[in-house]
Amino acid sequence: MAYEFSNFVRLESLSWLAVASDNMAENTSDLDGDNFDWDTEDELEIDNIPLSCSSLTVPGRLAAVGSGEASSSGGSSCTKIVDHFVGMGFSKKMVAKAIQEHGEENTDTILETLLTYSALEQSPEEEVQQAEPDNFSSDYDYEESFLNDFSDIDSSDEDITNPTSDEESKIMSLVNMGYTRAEASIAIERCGRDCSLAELTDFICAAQMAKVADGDFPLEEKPRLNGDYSKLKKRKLLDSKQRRLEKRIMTEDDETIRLPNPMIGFGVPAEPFQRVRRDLPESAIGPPYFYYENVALAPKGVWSTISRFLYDVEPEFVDSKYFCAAARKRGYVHNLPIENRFPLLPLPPRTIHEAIPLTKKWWPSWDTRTKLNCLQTCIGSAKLTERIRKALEESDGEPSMRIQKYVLDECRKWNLVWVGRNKLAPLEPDEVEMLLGFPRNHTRGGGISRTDRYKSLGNSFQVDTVAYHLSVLKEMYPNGINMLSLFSGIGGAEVALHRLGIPLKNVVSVEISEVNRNIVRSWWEQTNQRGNLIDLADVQQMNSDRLEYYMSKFGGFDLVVGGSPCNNLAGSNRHHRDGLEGKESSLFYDYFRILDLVKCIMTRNQ
DNA sequence: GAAATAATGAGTTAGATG
DNA sequence: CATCTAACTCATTATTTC
Repeated sequence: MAYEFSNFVRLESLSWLAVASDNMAENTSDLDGDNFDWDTEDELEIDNIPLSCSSLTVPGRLAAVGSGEASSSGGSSCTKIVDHFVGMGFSKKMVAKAIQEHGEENTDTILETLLTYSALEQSPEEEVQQAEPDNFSSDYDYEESFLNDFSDIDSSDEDITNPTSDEESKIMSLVNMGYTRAEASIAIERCGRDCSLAELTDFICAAQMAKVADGDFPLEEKPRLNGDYSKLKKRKLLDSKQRRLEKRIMTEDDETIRLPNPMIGFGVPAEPFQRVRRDLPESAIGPPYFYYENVALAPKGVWSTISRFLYDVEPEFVDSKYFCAAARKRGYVHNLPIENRFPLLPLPPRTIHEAIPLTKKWWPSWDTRTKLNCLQTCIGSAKLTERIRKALEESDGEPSMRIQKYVLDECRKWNLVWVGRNKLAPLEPDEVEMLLGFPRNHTRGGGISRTDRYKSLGNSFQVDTVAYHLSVLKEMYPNGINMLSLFSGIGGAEVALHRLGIPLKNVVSVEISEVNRNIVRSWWEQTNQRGNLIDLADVQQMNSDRLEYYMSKFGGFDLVVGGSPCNNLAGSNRHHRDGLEGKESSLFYDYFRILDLVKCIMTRNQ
């Protein structure tokens, strides 16, 4: 836990803490409130509590986001809700019971409960008692229910961290029954590895029937305080597992968030099983909407810290290879609705050959790549491609397996493409622009060097991926949005919104690099934007006074976007991969600080 | 002095193997 | 369950070139 300790020391020294404290002087309840991390044996963890001035909500309460009938209003018709779920194929009796237990307001919770009932009916010998969600809908016994939750969460964690051949045989069985492999693996991920085949098929059928994939894609980390779904998951604690579990708790620090496989987040276009609804902690719900991004493969504990600060919202991990011809594994924490997303058009090329057709002519059959690896900030050297060319020319015809292996390893490491006989080359800057979804020459000109183009592009969003997530804003803000864009870079979020056809009314963009600010400014002017672009340099200079100034001028921000520096998190960094406390990556805390200030001001002015 | 160039592994995870 | 292999990663630094 030395890591967490350094975390604490660093936080103490952060100047924003004083600001945050000033703004929340009246609110000390946070210390035992919904941001508290109970799940640790280490008391130092307490020092790492995100101090949020906007988290005045009652712990453990959830609010539904997205589904219209869940939005509040005690006056909604109970009958309508019953019909709604009966229409999904649940029995009236079951629906009535679920509503009786949870009230009619939170349809997400009701749906979860119904799915659990369905699963439990398939296996009556299970410990229904423990799964009966009798207690956790009330606030007053929140703590008790959470403690009950604890063992359960870890039990599911245990299941998942010990993959067995049992899982594979179940997948095979399901595949033989006509389901796809993806359906099978997701069902197992949803229901737990020791789930019966009947339950698995039931889950898949229910998902198809209701046209609600519902998949929790549980991050296999404890879902913190918003762990409603975990409460509803299988309770199959066997004594032997219990013992192993205890051993595990003693020996391991379970701070890691597990990445989904396949890395499709809550869903990507053209893939089955989109999760169309989720529960957000009440303190996470906007306004404003927020959207945070960083590398998925960060050092251990980073994502759980990020999630904890960002109101315990479960990160959405997505690989952009599902959107374009290059991989880009990223985590996104946001409070946007996730139903009715749509992709940016035209759909970008999805394979290397489609993206860069000229390479097809020279592509050897033994290079089986169809997708590029992550586009980074540096390119392979000419010396390297020359070495490869010489190595290939020594053999006439098909090169030896050893040579093939060497060449392919270098191709993958440096994202090389075939541009001639035995001739490999790194991507051109405009090819990187295209792969990332930016307009041609977006980063060209304006005094930027070629080297810096690679760097700026390598640090950017993949526009199609981000646009897919932001697309839900289009029908919500037909007249446009006001956006606060932190760590804007070359304006990936701005480009995404513009390509979605969402008017940009006022954009406050904060970006430390002057060449990047010039790129965004230049793009803004060339695309005939009618709104205002205000560009600032330093997020650390952003304080409550300045925020209040802009917000009173614009009427608040609808969206706060930011991808804070990854260089201390990224695997490519050989020198200073220091985690979230690294020199640049610790600017994440400024993202949180500023977002929380915006939330404060918006709440106060409401 | 800016820009280009080239060399520089570790950390983590998934899967296979024994 | 221990151990191995394979794969991948929004980068930094020193040096040379212009």
